[in-house]
Amino acid sequence: MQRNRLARQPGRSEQLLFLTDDQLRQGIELMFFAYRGFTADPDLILENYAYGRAHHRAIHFINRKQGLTVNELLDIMGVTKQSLNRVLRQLVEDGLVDSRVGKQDRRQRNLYLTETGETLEWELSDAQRKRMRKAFSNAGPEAVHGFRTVLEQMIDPSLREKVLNAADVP
Amino acid sequence: MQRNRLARQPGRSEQLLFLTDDQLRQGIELMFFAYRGFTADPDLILENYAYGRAHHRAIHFINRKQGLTVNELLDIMGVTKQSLNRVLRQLVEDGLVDSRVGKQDRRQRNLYLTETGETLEWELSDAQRKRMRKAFSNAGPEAVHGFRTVLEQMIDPSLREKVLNAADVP
DNA sequence: CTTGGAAAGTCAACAAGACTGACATAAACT
DNA sequence: AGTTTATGTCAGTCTTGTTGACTTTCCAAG
Repeated sequence: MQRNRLARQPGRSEQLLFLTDDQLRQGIELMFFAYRGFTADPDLILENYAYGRAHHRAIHFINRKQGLTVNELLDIMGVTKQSLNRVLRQLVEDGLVDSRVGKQDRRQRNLYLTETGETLEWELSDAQRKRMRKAFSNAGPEAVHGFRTVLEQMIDPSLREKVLNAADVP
Repeated sequence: MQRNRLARQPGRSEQLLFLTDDQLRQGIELMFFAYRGFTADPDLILENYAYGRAHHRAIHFINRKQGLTVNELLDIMGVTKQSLNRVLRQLVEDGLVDSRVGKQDRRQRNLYLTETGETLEWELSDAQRKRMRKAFSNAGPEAVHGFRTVLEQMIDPSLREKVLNAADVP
């Protein structure tokens, strides 16, 4: 799936928008409150399993790229290995994640979701997708396009490539 | 756990978008990574003062509506009063926030930023505004409109009114 | 007027999850 | 053989969330 639709439109960026501090402040608050909504549904589900957002994120990214290494996961999640390790250990112990020794490089561990793990992943992402789908539908396609464009711009440039590349994984 | 989160918005939404799970997943990841970018700059500044995001949020909302009560702040921040209180106490001790006994109701405390508090508020919000302004400028005005529309839809309906009303404050 | 309940705020103790730092082990590389 | 890399672990700290218990203040019913 090609994702050139998010590519920056040439010329466009040189428009000198007049943005008042108040408009920007509203944008800031929208980010804050929308993110809260964004995490609210999965958080409720996670409580039933005594897991937190960290578990959710790990499960999400393992699902997106099954077999990724611990280092890759670390890198994309942006936490320390100690912090990730606690979460990962629980998930492996609970039988949601399978950690297999790498075939080429036996130092590495390749991470996979088990069937149970995939079930929880689906439950979590389904809740999140529902809200996202509703918001997208209510807002309309042009708005969705704008949403993507702005958010992409908000991501740290160094991360941006990584994220967009990673999203290409089938 | 009664939640009206699924209540329908009349009118706006009957567009029937085709949204693949993959498109939605991209939206989900954009939220995750953009939020990280969104908080990155203030986080760096906060380190210098040994404060965290909670302090930032408190300062932000006190600045937006000087003189608001602890309860109002509690409500908008969405944490427990005990959690807020710790943060607030530090800010008062450090001379960034002024907590005055309410004139009509002496149980209440009205919160104000001191001059020092306003200085830090500015420093933090300026960093955040810079990133927001850049993202907005690069994305263009239509995109900004879409961004706002989608994010507004993502907020919990119960909160939505509160937030939008609150944004009217001069 | 009194009194009992509710509301606003504070204090204490605990838990999750982030962090740093030090160290261990195994495998790969030079 | 010695070094670097990938991962895991232990210990300790910090921020920020939680619940429970408490004080002060207000208000309204008796």
